[in-house]
Amino acid sequence: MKELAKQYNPLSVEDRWVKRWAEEPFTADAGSDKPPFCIVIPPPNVTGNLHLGHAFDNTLIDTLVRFKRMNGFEALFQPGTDHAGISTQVQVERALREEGLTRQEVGREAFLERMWAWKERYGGIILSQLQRLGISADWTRTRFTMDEGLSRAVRKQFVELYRRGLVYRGERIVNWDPVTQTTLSDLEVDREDRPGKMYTLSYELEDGGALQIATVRPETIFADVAVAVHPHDERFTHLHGKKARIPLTDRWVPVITDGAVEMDFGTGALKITPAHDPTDFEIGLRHGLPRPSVIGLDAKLTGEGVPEAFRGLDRFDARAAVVAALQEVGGLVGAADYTVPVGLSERTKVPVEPILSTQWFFKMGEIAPQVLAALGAGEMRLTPERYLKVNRDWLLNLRDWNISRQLWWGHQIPVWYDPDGTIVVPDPATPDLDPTDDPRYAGVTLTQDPDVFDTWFSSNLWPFSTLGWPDESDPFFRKFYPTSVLVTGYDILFFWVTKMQLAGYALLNEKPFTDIVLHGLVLDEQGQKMSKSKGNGVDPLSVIGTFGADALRFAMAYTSTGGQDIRWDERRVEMGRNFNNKLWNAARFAMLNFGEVPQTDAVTPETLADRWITSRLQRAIREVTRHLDAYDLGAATRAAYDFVWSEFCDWYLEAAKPELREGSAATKAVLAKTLTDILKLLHPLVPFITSELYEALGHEQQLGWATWPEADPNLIDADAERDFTRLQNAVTGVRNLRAEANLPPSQEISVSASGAGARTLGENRAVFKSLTRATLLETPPSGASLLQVVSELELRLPLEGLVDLAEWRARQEKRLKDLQAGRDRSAKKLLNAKFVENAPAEVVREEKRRLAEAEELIAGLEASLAQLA
RNA sequence: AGGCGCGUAGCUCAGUGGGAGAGCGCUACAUUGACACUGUAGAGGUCGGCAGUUCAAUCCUGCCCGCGCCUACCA
Repeated sequence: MKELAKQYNPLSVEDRWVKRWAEEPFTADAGSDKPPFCIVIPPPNVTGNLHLGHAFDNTLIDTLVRFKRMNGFEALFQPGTDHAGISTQVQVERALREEGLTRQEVGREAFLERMWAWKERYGGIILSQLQRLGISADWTRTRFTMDEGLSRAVRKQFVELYRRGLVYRGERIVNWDPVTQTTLSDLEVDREDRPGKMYTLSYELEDGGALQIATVRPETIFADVAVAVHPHDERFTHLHGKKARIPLTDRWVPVITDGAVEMDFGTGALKITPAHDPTDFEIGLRHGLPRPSVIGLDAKLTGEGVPEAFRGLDRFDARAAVVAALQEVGGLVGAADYTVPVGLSERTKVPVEPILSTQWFFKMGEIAPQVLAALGAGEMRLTPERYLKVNRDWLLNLRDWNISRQLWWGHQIPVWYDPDGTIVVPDPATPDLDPTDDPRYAGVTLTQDPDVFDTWFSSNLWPFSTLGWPDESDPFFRKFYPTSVLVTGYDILFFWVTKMQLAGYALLNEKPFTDIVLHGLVLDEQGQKMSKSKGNGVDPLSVIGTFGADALRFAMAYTSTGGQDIRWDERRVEMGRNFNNKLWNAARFAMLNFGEVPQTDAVTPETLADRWITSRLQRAIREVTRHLDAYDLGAATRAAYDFVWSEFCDWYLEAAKPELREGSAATKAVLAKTLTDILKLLHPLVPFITSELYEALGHEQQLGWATWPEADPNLIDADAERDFTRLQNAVTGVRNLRAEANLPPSQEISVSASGAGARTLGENRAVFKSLTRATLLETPPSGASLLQVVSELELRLPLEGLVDLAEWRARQEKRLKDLQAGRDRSAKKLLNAKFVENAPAEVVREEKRRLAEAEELIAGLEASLAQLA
């Protein structure tokens, strides 16, 4: 048997297993008889880098998958990446710009070649980083949203939704990012409050006088088509239907009434600019107003309505210029400091410009009822449960989703236009056939829509597109769909989880997953969100480099509780590293004692310690399994940690030493069995070290494929647990006595024991001595002695002179006082008739036991103090 | 504005209707074999505040204070 290093070195061990798991991945067998268990990875950006959020997510997923794999399931951890339209294209365009080129200059085809080259070059990085984390994904099945099969899925989705009238092309106000020159969905826009001004402008009225309106965007007045007031606002009743003149122009617009106007806000009068504001767009629709636009795609003022002086100005420069001009003509009544909510592009952080544009939209709301019904029926469950309400709220408030993007990287929209602009979409029976290849359109000039789909319009299919859909006969699709669990951060609930739900029901009439486990975010030490711009991110790979991936995984699992955010704290990782070292050394100790590794098939614990640890092991197996089944990885980790460190290492290994010194085969077998089960219990959490130790114990098959332990109720031994607790109390009592009597640990001492627990000590003299360096006397010492009273035991240590009696007395008196206080509380409680009547019998019994114990301890202590007096 | 979450030891956090726990830190001691990434013995909390329900509240309810997150068409 190979001897282990004195200190665990995770790096060399982990490297070996990383290679092995990459070369021979944990493949899933679609033809297996075992029940399926499948989790799809939340696809990271193909050219991205691993951050702590990924590490957290993947630790949780991998722990569940490894557990289920050992626990009798055919487990598939489906990996892959998405193409991350905007951010990937932005990266390549940036590289292009360094060559002094733009994508337009390069042309679509050549640009896409560069995109693919970029993807080939950087696309593998994040996957290898995930491998470094030790995840047991089936790497033979890695998928990418732009793979052929997944692209077919996207096309099938679009054609099908179009057939059902669920996607349409329309002119709407959309969010325009002037930097990347594309539209964004509402969810790609971050709201932020910024200091700004609220301007009050004066609009001249046709009958003389003026109407004051409030705005934060005076530069848009040139696109005004009306002024609106609330229909019930009596201040303005006389103005209904009158005309007002837009300052700096000769245009007169009507005063209209609309309920959307807030009477209490601003001046109560609102300028209506349908082409540059979503609310105004809606009001414009209701009143049949025109919608002239004055801001171009470059965010500069443009159009006939704009006076010459302002044309070509950037929107923010234009604002200043317009304000100055207004001031000159007396059109500006005031400008007050005001906090303005602005929408920022999530990607470029530039204020988005609401513009009028023709885009493809998906009417998600029409499918929502199916999903809501499924949630109501419990077909899908959320953990923590409170997110059910959030999930519902999102489904109830869905707005049409802008799915087109003015990008080149992505799935080009499968829509063609003939010269008249008629829309041509592939036939639902042959979704993969381009209309340009369709004989029915022979001779017609068709031009494909240049836009691509939003990335989420492909990742919403992820749980089934990765399994082979639209080929519904794919064995993996048949075996593993619907998937079992979806694990992701709660911040993704709305833009990914709900979209997958909608897609699942819309296209397959089936849920995409059964359980939705939401975890929190990893925050920095200050409790702030980590972000690239703040530069407060922690690099998981450098953490792995110093502590090992197991330590990081341990920290992540240990801290995860009920969807709560976790604040980054390196001490947690140190805790993991220390734990691994402890485990390593426990195994090392065990192996130093084994000649040959003992049989662990039929183990019969005989000694008290063996019976105790075997019993405790059953409880630990039960606990850990229960928590993992409930997706409570934090509780599972804590239970395993406590058992391994505080029971197995602190007590069992110490208590087993005398037997092991004698070479007891029975104890070796118990030790081997317990250690083996511990490795199994810990494997989903810390796969590297456990695999290594399991192999060192001589197993040929790797631990990841081993069978999960099962708790045997027959091995739960209440007597052994009671007796071992007595032993622990006695040992702690003696150690305390030694410390308080200032006797050095090396000094041999003798103690006597009396009371209910004395018999147990008598039966376990060797163990007692090994744990305390104290010899158990047959009879109480005749001379003066110190008395230590613990539950069920009185321990006497003969006085040997060197004890500071005053100090000892003081401690004992303090303890006596505490005990008396406890006794009085119990006594008072038991005298309370209502308590005795109403409290459960068990609680009353416990209270009586406490009272009796306190009295016993008090009596002992008092006797001891009297003796010293 | 609405919704959700959080406030427990010096720090970071678990936890429960029936005398509060962990890791780190702190104090003292130990060091010839599993482990200093260690062991042993300790110190240290009016469980944010007030009120209510209950035989019993850190836990349930209400209000208040503080912090965070998400949503929202008040220009």
